[in-house]
Amino acid sequence: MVNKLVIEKFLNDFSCTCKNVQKKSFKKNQTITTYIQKRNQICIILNGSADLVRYDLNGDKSIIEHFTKNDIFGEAFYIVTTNNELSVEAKTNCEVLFFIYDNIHQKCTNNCKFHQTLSENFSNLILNKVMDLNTRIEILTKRSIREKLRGYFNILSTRNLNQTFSLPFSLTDLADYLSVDRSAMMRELKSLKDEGFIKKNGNKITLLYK
Amino acid sequence: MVNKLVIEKFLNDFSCTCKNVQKKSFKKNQTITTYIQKRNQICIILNGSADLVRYDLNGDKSIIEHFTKNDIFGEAFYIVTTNNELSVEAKTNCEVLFFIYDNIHQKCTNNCKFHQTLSENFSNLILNKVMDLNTRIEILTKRSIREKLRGYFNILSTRNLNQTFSLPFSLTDLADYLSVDRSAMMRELKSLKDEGFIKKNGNKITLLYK
DNA sequence: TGTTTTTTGTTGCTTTTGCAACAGAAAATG
DNA sequence: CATTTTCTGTTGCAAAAGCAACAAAAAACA
Repeated sequence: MVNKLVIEKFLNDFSCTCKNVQKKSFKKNQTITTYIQKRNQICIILNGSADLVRYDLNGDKSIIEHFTKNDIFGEAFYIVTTNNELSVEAKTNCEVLFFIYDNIHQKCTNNCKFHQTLSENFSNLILNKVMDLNTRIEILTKRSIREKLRGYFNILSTRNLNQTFSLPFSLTDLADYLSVDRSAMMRELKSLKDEGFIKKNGNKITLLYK
Repeated sequence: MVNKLVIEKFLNDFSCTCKNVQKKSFKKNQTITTYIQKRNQICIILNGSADLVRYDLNGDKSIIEHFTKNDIFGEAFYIVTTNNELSVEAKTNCEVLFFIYDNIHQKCTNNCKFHQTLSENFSNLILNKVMDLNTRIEILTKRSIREKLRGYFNILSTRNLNQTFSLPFSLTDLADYLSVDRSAMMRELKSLKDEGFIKKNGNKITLLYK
């Protein structure tokens, strides 16, 4: 099992003397980075939260990913096409580490301790990301809104070791995460309640089915 | 940019004397592995192809991922829930490398060269996987079959540096990859043709729009 | 604390998608 | 190379999902 605590501890202790890793602060609604597929850049969010948003040719915006503490992102993970623009926007004030993928496994000239630890933990960081992405795909491949909701609720319930759990974001954002129309999702949520599959109280959900 | 050729070369030269990495052969339709979240296992397919399939509680089967040469997969990438069973089935005869994630970065007692190279290239292998997964999510988040098709065709066209490209799998599998009903997809494909957005000849597609 | 903005909850109507079923073409198999 | 299996292409109909719009509740903000 990948140890999340180890990663968290090491990121908390950030203090890098080399110029290969940089820390920057952002205010709410600022653009953290735009994916341009030139720099092979990778970012780790140390605190706060941010969204990866896509603007398509019509100017329509949609949220692709939501990042919180210790999440890793960046253009290095994307094959950037010309059909839309990807950028990461701060949802709250936040601090972010920036570095270039190709430099990770290179030794710093000043033997920077943090940089070395980053190199050692990098696989773990990405592995966590792969798991998150697989989870998302697992849910997105379900064919109906009902199945998406149930699939996602199952995962949250398993993670929380409890039939009751809180949604990690608003219902509006949930619809976006599941990639469905919000009103249609609300309708389905209502049927799930009416048919006795779930109980809902604010953003707390309880599963009533096996 | 991650160098696919380097990875390919190194996998071609597989010869590991340690018992941490094992190579096994499979016949078409054999089960390569089942995800049970106990071993933290990782696999690399050296040749042939395989599918990651999910059987849900009703026994319905669906294809989650399709693996070909040099793809990496395994239970280490998944949070396994009790609601369905994941297994990888050989689509053709194939050869697969098996190892345990936790052992990758450990030095072999017999200083196995391959094992060392695996460790060095591991980040690259996963990075490629992350890019594939992000591509898939990019497509799955599109709201209509038409947008999914166009999004996917754009990616194939960009990758091929050409308005014309071959589909990497059958139309039946394409519907599965986009996670939509096959007949509905065929209908949409027909309209795209009729409306002059694409040309289709067997499994070759040409984009006629910008 | 009063005001503005965002989120929730709901509905009627339209469009899209899925389902079931079938026939012909193509591919795989023994 | 004859036969079985898979894949393609198509359709009518039913069900699900999207869209637009609005009011009430909650949250953010100044």
